[in-house]
Amino acid sequence: MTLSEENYLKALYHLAKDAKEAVSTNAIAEVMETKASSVTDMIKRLSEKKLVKYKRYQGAKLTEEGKLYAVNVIRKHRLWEVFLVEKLNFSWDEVHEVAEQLEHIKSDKLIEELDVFLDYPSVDPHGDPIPDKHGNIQPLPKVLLATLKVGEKGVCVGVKNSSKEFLQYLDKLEISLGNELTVLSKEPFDNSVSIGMGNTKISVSSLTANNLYVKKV
Amino acid sequence: MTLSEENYLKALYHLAKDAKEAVSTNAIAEVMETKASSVTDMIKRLSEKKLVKYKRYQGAKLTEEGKLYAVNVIRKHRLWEVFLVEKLNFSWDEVHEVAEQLEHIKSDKLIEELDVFLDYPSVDPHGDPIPDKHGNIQPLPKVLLATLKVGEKGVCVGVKNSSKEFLQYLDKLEISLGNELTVLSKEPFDNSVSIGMGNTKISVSSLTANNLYVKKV
DNA sequence: ATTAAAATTTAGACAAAGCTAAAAATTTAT
DNA sequence: ATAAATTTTTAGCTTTGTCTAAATTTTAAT
Ligand SMILES: [Mn+2]
Ligand SMILES: [Mn+2]
Ligand SMILES: [Mn+2]
Ligand SMILES: [Mn+2]
Repeated sequence: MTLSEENYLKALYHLAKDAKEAVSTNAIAEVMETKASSVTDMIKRLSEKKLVKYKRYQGAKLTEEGKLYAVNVIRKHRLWEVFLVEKLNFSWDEVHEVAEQLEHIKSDKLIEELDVFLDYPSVDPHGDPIPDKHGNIQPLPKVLLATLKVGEKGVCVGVKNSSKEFLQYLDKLEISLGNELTVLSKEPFDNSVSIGMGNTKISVSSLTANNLYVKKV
Repeated sequence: MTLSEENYLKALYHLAKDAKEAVSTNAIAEVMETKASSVTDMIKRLSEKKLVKYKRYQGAKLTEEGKLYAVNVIRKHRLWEVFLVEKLNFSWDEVHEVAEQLEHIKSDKLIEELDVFLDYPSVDPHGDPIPDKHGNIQPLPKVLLATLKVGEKGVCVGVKNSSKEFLQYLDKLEISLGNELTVLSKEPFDNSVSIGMGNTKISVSSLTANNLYVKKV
């Protein structure tokens, strides 16, 4: 499997996660930052290899084999992200690009030993679960901050949007995973949320509250 | 720079190390396990990029810029080999293939932090020196076991041939880097060398003695 | 000094992965 | 039910890196 094929499988996986139906050519083209015609070519190749189910004009869908392959790449990506943060002093907004490269290194021993070395982490620096070596993913109970009612408490456990911009903004607000917060009030006008954290009190926009996962406590 | 270009630069560097003259197309083709015609194409591309000096039918030679690039890839290769052995329980005969992949990961921070994490190692698991970030290589004083005279002592510090077969053979003989040995006798008939190591005494072939580096003590 | 052999380069093809422009199918709007 | 708009596919071209076969240059042998 080539690097490019692996990236398409990953994209297919992430796009199909919620939607159960086949994924459209354009949707893939958008996340892959490429042209629809290129997507059609690649989907045909992956279909030849039985990793994707494809009917002309009807979109694409991972087969079980394709899904397993995709999950394995995601496992590598997330383990490397943990390594970069825990061992090499990377911050959570710096790891993604490097992990995008490292996830394509081919060596079973490498990834198993990395898992041992990191002491079997269950989530990556963005709170995303790390699939085990069989491709099983432990889903953690988490909800968006925006869904908490006034008075409820939660611990930050993940981000939905893990763009550099959002992560750096959270850093500026001193919001880190593990922090406990309380919803003090919600503003009906713009859906902003006022939260208490430690002994500070801040207000975050609706957009922010809809991209930060918490675990209710 | 592509992965393939980087591999050619590395090959050029290793081939030109001893020989000061230009490297022949066939010599490159051999180590790259490819055809001479492919080498000609690539050398032209690298020449366009000013990384290689090239005159038709006259072989190729790295420019200063090309040499620096090559040394940097070698630095990455060797640091990753140290990581694999020291942190991930790889043995010295398992690291090369994986390091061949890891050496192409592009991230300055990654390699600098890896160097810090490993505490600035000076040699890789095969005793080869690790260039510093400026491309300087500290040459260690080492000689082939075959050059020691009867009665002389040495510490194993490296291998000239680092093929899996040779490394595994050394493992079987329980010869590791750091071991001290004494030359007990040399057999004129086949140039084999009898050595004492700890409280054992073994005889190694001329070929072996010509591929094991020691530091005289 | 020719000729033969070996090394090197060129020409032409191919696969992967991308692109643009045009054609075809599907979806949406009237 | 047509027509218009959108989506998707096809056709043809490009680049990287490889190959084989043929041509060229260099080196070695008579
Ligand atoms: Mn990531
Ligand atoms: Mn992540
Ligand atoms: Mn190596
Ligand atoms: Mn090595």
